[in-house]
Amino acid sequence: MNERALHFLKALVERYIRDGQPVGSRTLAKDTGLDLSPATVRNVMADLEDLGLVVSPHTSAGRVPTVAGYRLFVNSLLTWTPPSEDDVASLRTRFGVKCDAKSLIETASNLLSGVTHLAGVVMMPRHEHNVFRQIELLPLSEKRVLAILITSEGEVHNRIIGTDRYFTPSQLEQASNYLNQMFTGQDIGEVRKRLLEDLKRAYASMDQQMIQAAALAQEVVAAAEQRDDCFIAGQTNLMEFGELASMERIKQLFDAFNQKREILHILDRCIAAEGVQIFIGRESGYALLDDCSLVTTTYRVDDRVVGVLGVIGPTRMDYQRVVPLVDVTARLLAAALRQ
Amino acid sequence: MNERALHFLKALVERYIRDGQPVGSRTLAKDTGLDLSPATVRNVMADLEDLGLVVSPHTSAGRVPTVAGYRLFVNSLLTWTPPSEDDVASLRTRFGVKCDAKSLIETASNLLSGVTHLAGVVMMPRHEHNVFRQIELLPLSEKRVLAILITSEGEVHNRIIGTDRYFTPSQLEQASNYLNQMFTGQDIGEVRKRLLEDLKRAYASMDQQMIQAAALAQEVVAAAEQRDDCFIAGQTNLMEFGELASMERIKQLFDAFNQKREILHILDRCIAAEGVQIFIGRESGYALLDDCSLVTTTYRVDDRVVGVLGVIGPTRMDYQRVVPLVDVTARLLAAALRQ
DNA sequence: GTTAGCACTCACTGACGCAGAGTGCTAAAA
DNA sequence: TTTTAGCACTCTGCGTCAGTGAGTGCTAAC
Repeated sequence: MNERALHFLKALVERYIRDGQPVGSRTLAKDTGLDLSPATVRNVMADLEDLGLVVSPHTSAGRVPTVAGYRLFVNSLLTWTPPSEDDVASLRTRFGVKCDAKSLIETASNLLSGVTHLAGVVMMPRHEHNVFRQIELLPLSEKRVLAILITSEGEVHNRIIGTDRYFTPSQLEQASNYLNQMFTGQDIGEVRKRLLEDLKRAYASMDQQMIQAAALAQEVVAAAEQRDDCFIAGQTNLMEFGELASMERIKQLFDAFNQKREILHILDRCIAAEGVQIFIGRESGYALLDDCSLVTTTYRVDDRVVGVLGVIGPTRMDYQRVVPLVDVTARLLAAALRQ
Repeated sequence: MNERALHFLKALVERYIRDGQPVGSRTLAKDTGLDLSPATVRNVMADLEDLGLVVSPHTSAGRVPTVAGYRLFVNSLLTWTPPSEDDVASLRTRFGVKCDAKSLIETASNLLSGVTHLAGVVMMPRHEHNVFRQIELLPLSEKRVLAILITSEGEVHNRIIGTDRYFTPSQLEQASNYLNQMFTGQDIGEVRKRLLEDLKRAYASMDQQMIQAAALAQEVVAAAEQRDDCFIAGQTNLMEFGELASMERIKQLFDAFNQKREILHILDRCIAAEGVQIFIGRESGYALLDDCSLVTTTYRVDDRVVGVLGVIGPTRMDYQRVVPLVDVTARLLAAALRQ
């Protein structure tokens, strides 16, 4: 594999990323600045096509990179440069305000989509040690109780729970005191397990009071434990790209975004990997994202990976710019969460 | 204005709603069952066109209803029938689970979009008397405090607030005790006003402790007061309608949905009106919704209007079916909130 | 008031041709 | 051996053109 051929491939991919049109031999000959004739370029192109790095959509069109072409481009042909000072500065200021995890996640995905003009997606942080801090049970009406659970990370979960019987305020206070005494400082997962055991024991001993208290706590703890959620922003940016622009295609994509399930599944697979990951076209393994690329990276708090964030865009995205931006956003989000 | 002409108009609108194609005299002649020739129908059509109730897109096309045509159809030509038992039953069961206002709102908008195949939108309930019930201030880290406010409606608001100085847990407890004593049972709006006054007075007397406590409370109370929010579901349904199907058009619409501001503004205007409101085409006054219709109604808790809900779809929507569904959804939501 | 007849208009479709872009191949030049 | 010029060829895209079908408006007869 020729040095020059690689140079041509690089020029071709860059050109195609720029204007989205198949690139012909004449254009490419000018682009590279090597002062070669179009005919020569054609020969090289034919080689690249044999190698499966480019294709032409039809006989008399220019060439377009294949997935393998993009892959080679991204792996070996690109030198990553840090994002522009301006971009970093504007990101940094927007992360300035201290607030809760949820808002930070939302900010991050908005920033990602804003700065890349793609769709930004951020997973909620998953704290390995999510610690029970305090529970509060409040009477709301005849048969409804408001349960509030506060974890050590400052997350607040609340649920309204319908009950079979009426609880007096003092009964609820007693119950919450009991729960707080028992569980404060323990891992949420642990708490859930122990609550289930308690519930079993209480059933056995027919301790109505206990049953109810444990059942109430159970519900809100369950809510706190399943923290699988993500934010997606800037979906509409994807409508601007001609290659995705069939209405049907976009609808499927948006429906998937709304469901979130598939997206979460994909992100989940990235959490194990180190550093920035790039899935080009069908590499992601999801038919939905066939002509999309996904750039993700993990973010960490206290040196532990807690989540994934990234962007979704057409395969024809400006990797050179996008990848460093995703990387730096992850760092900034991590810093903001660490506070 | 002829009785028969109205009959024709009705048939025409119904037909157009069904297949979205301009309706010709031949088709209409068959549709009405009056056994008249196409020529006669043409005469009537010409009259309707003079009255501005229908137009033909071009010389040799059939007729399409104008906004005025739809308006007449909706106001005088339609008899509202209750929604099908099946629809109501499926709605009712989905509202069955008791939970907090936010989830109910979300459910409602999902149901609306699901059952009508349009975009569903629901405003958060606005309680006129949103009463301060309890505040909790918890230390989170060096200079961050978690503030939790619970209102009488069982809504929980929490914010993480960055502070200039360190607070000991007991200081925070003292502050929250003070705030609870002062404000429990009072209207949130009132509380906010009084907090501002307190803050002023505290500044005058240089009471640092007070200043900080009031400032903390202030933030979370502010968050609780501005309850302007809404849920929009099923946006992608709108992509299925040919008449809105230019990508650019849809993008604008979706961007507006994401912004929410304009949508909230429109819904706000509906809150004063009684019963179901229908805005056809440009009647809404928003260029964005030019070829969309908006069907809204208010929902009430304890005989007080607290919010608005409805659907957004193309002008060519099945009003006969949609309007009763919006109506019944509002009732069901109200019932679910009342529990 | 209703209808038949007729001329007319307009969108849509498919055929045709043509220009433009780009290719592959071959043979000559470097 | 590599590069280039030349040439035939193949597509797409665009505009033109005629034919068809759907539908209209008008007029005159029923």
